[in-house]
Amino acid sequence: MFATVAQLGPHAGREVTLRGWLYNLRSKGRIHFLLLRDGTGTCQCVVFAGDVTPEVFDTAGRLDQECSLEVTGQVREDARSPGGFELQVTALQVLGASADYPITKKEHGTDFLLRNRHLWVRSRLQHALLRIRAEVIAASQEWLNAQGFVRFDTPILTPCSAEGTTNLFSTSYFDLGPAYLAQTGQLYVEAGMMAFGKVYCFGPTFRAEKSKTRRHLTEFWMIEPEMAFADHEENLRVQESFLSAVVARVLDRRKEDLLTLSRDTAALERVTPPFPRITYDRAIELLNEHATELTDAMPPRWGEDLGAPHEVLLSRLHDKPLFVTHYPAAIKAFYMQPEPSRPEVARCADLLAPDGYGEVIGGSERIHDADLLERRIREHGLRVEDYGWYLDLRRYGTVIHSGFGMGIERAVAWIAGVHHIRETIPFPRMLDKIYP
RNA sequence: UCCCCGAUAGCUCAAUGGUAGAGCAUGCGGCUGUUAACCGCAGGGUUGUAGGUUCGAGUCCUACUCGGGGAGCCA
Repeated sequence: MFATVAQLGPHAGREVTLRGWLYNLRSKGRIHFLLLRDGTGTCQCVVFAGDVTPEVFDTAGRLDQECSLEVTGQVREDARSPGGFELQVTALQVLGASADYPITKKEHGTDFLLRNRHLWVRSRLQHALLRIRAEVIAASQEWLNAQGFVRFDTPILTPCSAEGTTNLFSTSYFDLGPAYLAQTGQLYVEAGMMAFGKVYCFGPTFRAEKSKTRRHLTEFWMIEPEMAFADHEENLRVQESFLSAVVARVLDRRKEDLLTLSRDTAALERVTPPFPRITYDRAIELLNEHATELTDAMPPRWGEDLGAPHEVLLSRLHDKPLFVTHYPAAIKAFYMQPEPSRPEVARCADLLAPDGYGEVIGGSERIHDADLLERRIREHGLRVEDYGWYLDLRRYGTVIHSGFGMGIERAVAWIAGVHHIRETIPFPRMLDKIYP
C-alpha cells in the first residue's frame, strides 16, 4: 500500500511503500539511514542488515543522492526521524539513478545554485519557501473571492505602454507592429471593475528595467484588486485587511515552513489592522529628523521620490507595514486622483514592508473625470488616441474607484524572511539571467 | 548606466612574490542508531582570458570577460 510521508501516522505498525527521492544517506556498519523526501515531507528509512537480503543491503548503501526510490517497510513512531515516524525497510527499489548530483550537502554559491535552479528547488529551504509562496497566492485569491471580488484576467500582450515611460519588453505582433509585455493589468482591471464592481487580476508582469537589487525581477507576479465606489480611505482599509489576512493564513497553515526558514513569527503576529499611516510630507520630515541614521544617502527634498535607503529607515521606525500616502502627483502615474484641497499631491499610498523589503503594495484612487484624465495623459507626454478605450470608462457611467497591486515575490520575501527576492519564484528572471 | 568586491579541483574556500592545499562530492575500505554522521586510503588543477613587471607570478600592474553586493527605476 502506498503512503505519503505526511500521512504516515495512521499507518503506524503497518507496512507501507513510500515513493520519493533520496535526500541523504548515512551508513553505519550494519545500518543504513535513508532520508527519503516525497514532496509532502522527509522520512528516515532504516535498513538493518539482518532485515533484508545482502544484495538489498548493499544496494541501499550505494544509493546516489536524489535517486528516485520505492521503499517498503513497517511504519514506526520514532522521534529521531524528521516527521516523527520512520520506516523499517524490508524492500527497496531504485526507479531512477542519480549519479553525480551537483548540489551537495555543503555550501554553494549563488551563481551555481541559480544555474541549477531546476534542482535547487528540491532543497529543504527552497521547498519551504516555495510552499509559502503557494500559500500566499492561494490566501490572496481566496480572501478576495470571499469578499466578493471577481477574478478578471487581463492581457499579457498589450498594444501600448500602460504607464508610459518605464522600460517595456517588446515583441512584434504580426503586421500590427510592436506589442509589449504587460507591466500591469491595472488599466484593464478598471474596465472589469465597472462590469463587476470588485475585480482583481493575477498574473505575471514584466519590466525591462536594468535593476540589479535584491528587490527586483524582470518577470514577477502581481495581484491587482480594483473597486468601484471605493475612495482612498476605503482603499487603505481593504489593503490592510487583505495583507493581514494573508499573513495570518500563512502563520496558520505554513508555520512549520516559517520555522524551517528561521522566520521570527512574533513579528508576523503583529501584522493586524490598522497599519500606521504617514503622509509623504511627514516622511520627508522624519527622514530629516533621522538624517544621521541614513548611510550613503541624503534625506530627499520635497518632490523627490523616496529611495531604497529612505524606505528602509521609515520602515524601521515602525513595527508593522507602513502606509506612506499623498506623494507628489508629479512623480506618480498619470491616472492617480489629485487631493482636492492640495492638487499637487495624489490620493495614493505605498505600503512599505518592515525590514527593508520595500514597497509590497502600491495603490491609489483613480481619476474618474474624463477631462482631467485626458489632460493628465497629455501632460505625461502620452498619446490620447492610445487611451481611447480607457477614457471611455469615464465617459460611460464613471464612478469614484480605487485599487492597488501587490507584488507576490516581495510579499513572500518579507513574510518568509528571505533576503533576496530571487528565491521566492521557481525560476527567477533577472537582468542578464534567463537560464534555466 | 554608475560605485565597491571577487574569479584557484565538480562545489565551497585556503595558500609573505619562491614545490598547488583542505572540506564536501566521487571511488575503495571500516563501523548496529546516524541527524550536513564519523574514521582510513585514492583519483581529481594550463589558478577566468590576453598582455606586462620580475631570476621567479595563484599572488604585483593593465585591459577584457564573467559573477557577487549596492545605487537609480520600481512592485
